[in-house]
Amino acid sequence: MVQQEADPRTRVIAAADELFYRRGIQATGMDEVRAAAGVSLKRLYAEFPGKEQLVLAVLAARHEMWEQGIAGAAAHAHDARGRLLAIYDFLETWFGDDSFRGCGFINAFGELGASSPAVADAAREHKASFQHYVQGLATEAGGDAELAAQLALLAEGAQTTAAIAGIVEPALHARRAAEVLIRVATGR
Amino acid sequence: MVQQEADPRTRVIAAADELFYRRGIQATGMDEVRAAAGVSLKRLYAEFPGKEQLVLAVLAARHEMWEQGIAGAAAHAHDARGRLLAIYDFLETWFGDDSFRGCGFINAFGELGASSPAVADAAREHKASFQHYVQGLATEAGGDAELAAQLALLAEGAQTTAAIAGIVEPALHARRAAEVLIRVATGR
DNA sequence: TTGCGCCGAGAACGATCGTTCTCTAGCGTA
DNA sequence: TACGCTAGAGAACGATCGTTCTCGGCGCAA
Repeated sequence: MVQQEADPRTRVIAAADELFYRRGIQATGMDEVRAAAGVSLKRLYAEFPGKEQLVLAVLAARHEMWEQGIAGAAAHAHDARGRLLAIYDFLETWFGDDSFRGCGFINAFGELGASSPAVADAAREHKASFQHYVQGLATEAGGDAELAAQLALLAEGAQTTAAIAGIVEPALHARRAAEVLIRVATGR
Repeated sequence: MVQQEADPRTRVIAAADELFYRRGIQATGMDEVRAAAGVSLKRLYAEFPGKEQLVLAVLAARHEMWEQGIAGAAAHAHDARGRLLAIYDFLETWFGDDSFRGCGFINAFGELGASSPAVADAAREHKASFQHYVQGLATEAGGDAELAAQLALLAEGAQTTAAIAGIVEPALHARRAAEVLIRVATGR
């Protein structure tokens, strides 16, 4: 069910990512991943010594995709404020995707954060990295760390709200709230 | 491990709530719930015909606790704006609790939303109810539905950020952002 | 061609879990 | 006392899952 030309490791990660995200990690068996990736169980375990390592690899890949998505949306903006607001435009298109089911890190944290410290750390690092990204842009736009934290809060809230309600509007509300907060924090 | 004087049904819900929330729903076995509630397996299944019904009962109880917490925090405020800001004060004390592990509905949705429509609906209804509550206060404070959605977004984002990062500050950032949004939306 | 090593297919294993069944002790009533 | 009902303790069952093991075939070197 995944492009057969890629190397096995990439195929496994792509298949696992899709299944883990769509149906949940614990609800997805290693044998389903094997079947979807078109790979033998022996190779799967040769590549990833256990399910937890596969989960961590999937989260790492998802983190890369997130960073590329954010960076791609920011590419067309011409100042820091535009790059900040591009975050919410990116969220809007993401929320509109049929496969959208919330933030994979939040989902993984809720499912495994209590039993797998490594997964909890991966979620923490992903969110910290996003915070850091926003903070750099907020500073460049003339705001401070508090503004950055607030803009990140809006993005987080939009993701969970859009996932549970199944709508894209939270991205728009978050974007307009961000505009107000940026304007006030940077003194227009 | 729960107060033994309450009736069995209440004891089961309290024990299940604690275990489900702390360790995850799928990671908690019915036998652990039985042991923690000090109840026989037969009685457990007489009270709840299956695990899903128990989960739904736990979510219903958690929804009641949430509403009481929000209402309790709002009780000391003397206007709608104060009651809106009381939400974030409530969040701050909640985040400071050692047992805090994020919003139970978001966690349950991430874990079971894909496989249990009933659980997904429970999460949706809980969030919709909160939206409705915020909207009533926002209207009373002179704002509109968009302000309400934005204030709710801040609360949602604060919950997930505080849970993953393990800090209480998101409540403070959300509160100050809410103050700005309310001031701007209501024309000071 | 013959032997060898690698790899895929899938059976097998052990653990866990949701759910049901069995057995027995206790209790109220005739 | 004898009987029948209830409920608790926990064994049992069937399914699932992560992980490992076995077997058989294919390619490659001599």
